[in-house]
Amino acid sequence: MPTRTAEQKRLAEKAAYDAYLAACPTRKLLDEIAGKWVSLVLVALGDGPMRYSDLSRRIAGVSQKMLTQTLRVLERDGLLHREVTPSVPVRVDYSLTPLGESLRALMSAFKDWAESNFDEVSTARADYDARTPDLTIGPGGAG
Amino acid sequence: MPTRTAEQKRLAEKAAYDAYLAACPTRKLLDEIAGKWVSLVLVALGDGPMRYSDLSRRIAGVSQKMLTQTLRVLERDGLLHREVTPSVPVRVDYSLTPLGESLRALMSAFKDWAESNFDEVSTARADYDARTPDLTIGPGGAG
DNA sequence: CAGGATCCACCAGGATACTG
DNA sequence: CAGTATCCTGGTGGATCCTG
Repeated sequence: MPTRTAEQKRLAEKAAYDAYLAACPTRKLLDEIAGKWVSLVLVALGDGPMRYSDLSRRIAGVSQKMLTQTLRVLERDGLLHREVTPSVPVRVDYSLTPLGESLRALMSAFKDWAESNFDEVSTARADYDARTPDLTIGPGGAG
Repeated sequence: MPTRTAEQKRLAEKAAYDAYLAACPTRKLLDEIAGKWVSLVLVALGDGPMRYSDLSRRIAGVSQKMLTQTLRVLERDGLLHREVTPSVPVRVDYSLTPLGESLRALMSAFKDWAESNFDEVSTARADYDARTPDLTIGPGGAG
């Protein structure tokens, strides 16, 4: 089956590309900060060290799982420091490392771009939506 | 039930936070570029205009759905321009708009950071993994 | 050639309950 | 207080078929 082989070849190429993506530092960073909470933790910690519960309140709608997971990942990547104080009720403080601070700074540049070009994008969207027929608008009945 | 009310209050706060996130330009941009293919399309188009099939080959492991979807979103946001040539086999060329180019430049800064700090992150990870007991290592069994 | 429509797998993310 | 463990859902990303 030559056609089958061609399919296999395509899949192999894809797998190779996927591996390439997985190895790409930029992609890894992208995947990392893509999480809903990463940026929030970063900026929150930008104000200085915070305890777990402080972060939890500051960030509001975050579950323990997500907050903990986010903190773990960032800690593992050396972006933030975790300091445990073995008090009676255990106390844990989180703070940005220089590396984490540099990422936070990068996010600022990012934020700056987003805010600067926000209405340009909005305008483009409105324009695009105006040009598009009536997709997704569906005025008609129950169907 | 006061406790129930407290729960409701928490959820309300969370919803508000979620709305805040949805409205945040930075988050929108983040969600936008977080996709696996956005950055690739951007850099590919950085070399100049390309046809749909060119992009498809260049990016390799991308499905039509994902490529089309990515292109649509970027077009809608005014990041790239779509030009249709009503030939016999329809020809469609994509190119970066100035806005798209600026985003691509931003991604470069991003990439620069990632590559510059890649081994620092790697080191941190290795160090972290070395400190962690034997979670996920699971020596036993066929797993 | 370029893309629409559809069905499906996977996993990020979240709710909940429990622990030290 | 600061997590851990588990179950569940929704949306993203993908395979496949079909069209103009």
